[in-house]
Amino acid sequence: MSPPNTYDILKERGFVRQVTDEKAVRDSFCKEKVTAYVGFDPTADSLHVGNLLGLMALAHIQRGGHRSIGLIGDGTAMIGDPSGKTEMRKMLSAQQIVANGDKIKAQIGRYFSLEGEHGLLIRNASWLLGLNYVAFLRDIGRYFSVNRMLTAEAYKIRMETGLSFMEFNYQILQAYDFLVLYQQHGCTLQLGGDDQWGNIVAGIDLVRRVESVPAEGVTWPLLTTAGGAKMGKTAVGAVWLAAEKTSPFEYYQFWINSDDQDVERFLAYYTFLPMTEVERLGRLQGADIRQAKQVLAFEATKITHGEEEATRARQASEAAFGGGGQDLTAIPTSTITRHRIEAGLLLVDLLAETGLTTSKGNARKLVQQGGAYLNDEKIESIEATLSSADLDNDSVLLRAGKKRYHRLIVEH
RNA sequence: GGAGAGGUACCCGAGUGGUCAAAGGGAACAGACUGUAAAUCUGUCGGCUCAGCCUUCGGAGGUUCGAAUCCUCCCCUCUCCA
Repeated sequence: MSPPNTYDILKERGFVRQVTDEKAVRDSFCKEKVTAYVGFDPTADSLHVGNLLGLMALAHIQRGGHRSIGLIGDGTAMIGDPSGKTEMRKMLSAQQIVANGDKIKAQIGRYFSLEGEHGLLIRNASWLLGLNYVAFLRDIGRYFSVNRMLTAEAYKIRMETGLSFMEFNYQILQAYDFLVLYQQHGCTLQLGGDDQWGNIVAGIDLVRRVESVPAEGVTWPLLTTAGGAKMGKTAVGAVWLAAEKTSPFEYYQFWINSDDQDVERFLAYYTFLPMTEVERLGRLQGADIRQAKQVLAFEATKITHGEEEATRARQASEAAFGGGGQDLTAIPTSTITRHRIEAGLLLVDLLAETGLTTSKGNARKLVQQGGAYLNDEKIESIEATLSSADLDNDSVLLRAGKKRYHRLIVEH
């Protein structure tokens, strides 16, 4: 029996929402080495959970023996926000975009190999920034029909709220990316979120018109959690893939706190476990679903942060929530001087300082509502201070609500 | 460029001189119940040195004992016309 078709793997795991020509895509994965790409916008100095689907899709494609291209959209991002920015700010943000691109580049390499012939990382600034406007209009612009673009679903919404000429051109630039990737690397497949459908199709049309070859596109569904929230948003903000921005422990906690209804989907999307195992875990009922969540959290953390960090995060999680194990070292930690403790330090101040609450006022409210804990003892008063007697092995454990922990270690 | 409608807290959205730190909804946070889930109920939801004070209703001035509310100028968004 031949190895499973890469397209079927993607489809089975839920990555396919729309596809231009299903048979053509499946056949090409059978017959040849396919080159596929996904774009990533360098709008922050780290990718986040919302970008994971693209990374996982590329990883599956590479595992199937094909070639994956991660495209950093530093050229498209360079156009930036047009609203009344000065020259200098534009220059600054250009530097920022480059810096972001550098950081993101390192992250992408964790999900699929960028070594050798099966993985590439490319930045579109390399061809977009040097474009000559008139030449571009003559060579590429002539293939686009404004009439047709205006009827696109993606623009319909924007026709009501306003669409600048710059934004209108975005699709053309992205289509051009696809053409360049075809010409330089033989790329014939683009994947993206379902909101990218219009842009992907525009690229396919351009490749066909210029090069007379068929290209294909696949979109994955736009994910929300069962609660309807945008994927990867928490109280603290986005869940980042960079350990400096979201620690492996917090990352692990994000996944283990998934809604029951999301667990099976997430296992398919965000782990490499075989589907038989995903389905088995998805069948668990009631409190047993926690086992599935532990697997999800561990596997997802392993992919992003490595097995060692995933193990530490799991141990810390079990120590904090399950009562078992004592290894709390993966919990977010900061240090404090003995001198400050001896001088009398209000716990409310500490809660705010460690980031467990956003302000002292919130810390006070938290204590008044009975949601603040010191070493798992409820903090009863907003006047309470930290004393040396609270130290256990030179450390104390602060907790806000049921789930958020912070460890303080005395500095010598 | 002309005419009109608007800009209110994380989002939506009430509020036309004092009773407004500003209704209501959503989101979020805490508590109860649970399974580190959901649903439900209760509370909180600008900041602070918190029974008090400070800073908010696009921006800057002004009128008034008192302004999110009235006046002037400016900025921005949308709709229609050119």
